Amino acid sequence: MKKKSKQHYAARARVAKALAHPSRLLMLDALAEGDKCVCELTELVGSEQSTVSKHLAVLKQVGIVEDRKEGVMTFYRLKVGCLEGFWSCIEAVLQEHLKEQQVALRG
Amino acid sequence: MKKKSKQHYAARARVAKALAHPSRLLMLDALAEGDKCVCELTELVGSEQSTVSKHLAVLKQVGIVEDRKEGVMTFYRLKVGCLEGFWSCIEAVLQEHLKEQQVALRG
DNA sequence: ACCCTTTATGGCGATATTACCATGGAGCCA
DNA sequence: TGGCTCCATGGTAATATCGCCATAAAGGGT
Repeated sequence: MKKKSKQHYAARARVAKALAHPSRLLMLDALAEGDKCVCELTELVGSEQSTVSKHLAVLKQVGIVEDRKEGVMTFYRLKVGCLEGFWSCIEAVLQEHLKEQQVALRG
Repeated sequence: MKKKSKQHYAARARVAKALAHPSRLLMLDALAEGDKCVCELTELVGSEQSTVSKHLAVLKQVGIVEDRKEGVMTFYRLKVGCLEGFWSCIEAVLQEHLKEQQVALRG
């Protein structure tokens, strides 16, 4: 196990923080199926367009998505293909936690 | 691709948020090598003991770690084995972002 | 030129996060 | 009992996040 610098953990945390919002996770899941414009994502999320735009800026800033202008529209695209590993880890945590809570209820 | 509920994304986000702090990531990395008491983790992180204790409570609440009392000490233990997938995803994002920035500098 | 649509950004208030300090409980030992 | 260590919790101030509104820029059509 290599020792990592505090800065490395800070960098990791910045990425994790960008992922730590329900609307952003929802949009990432949608983007996994293909590129989407801001208007589509806005309808999907159900918040104000400005809010969605800011969420996308957060994802873009850490390099998870990239944008592409086409006329008046902006399309966003997933830039990393690793999110499946991320999901499965999160899901494993949720599963484990759920199991534990059920045991607690029975006990 | 299954459709997931907003609540599901909220649950995912809670887990991601628990992971989104440098000190917590550092501690998780240390815990991957074996159980550690709060005092060890406090020295590792370099913050106040109370701060570390609260970070551990955050990780415990979402089910990533569990604690075990031994006399006067409390040992924390990783409860999920999936963090490698999480790391590798984060690292992939960082790599991609770094590469892009280098291109921007050369351009 | 004018209007409509699509995005991005600034501002603001509400809420959440974070780190420190102080405190208190609990185990251990003399 | 008294003192020590280890740990958790409440309080508080600084900072960050979030969602909405208002606004502005820019493309496309008439």
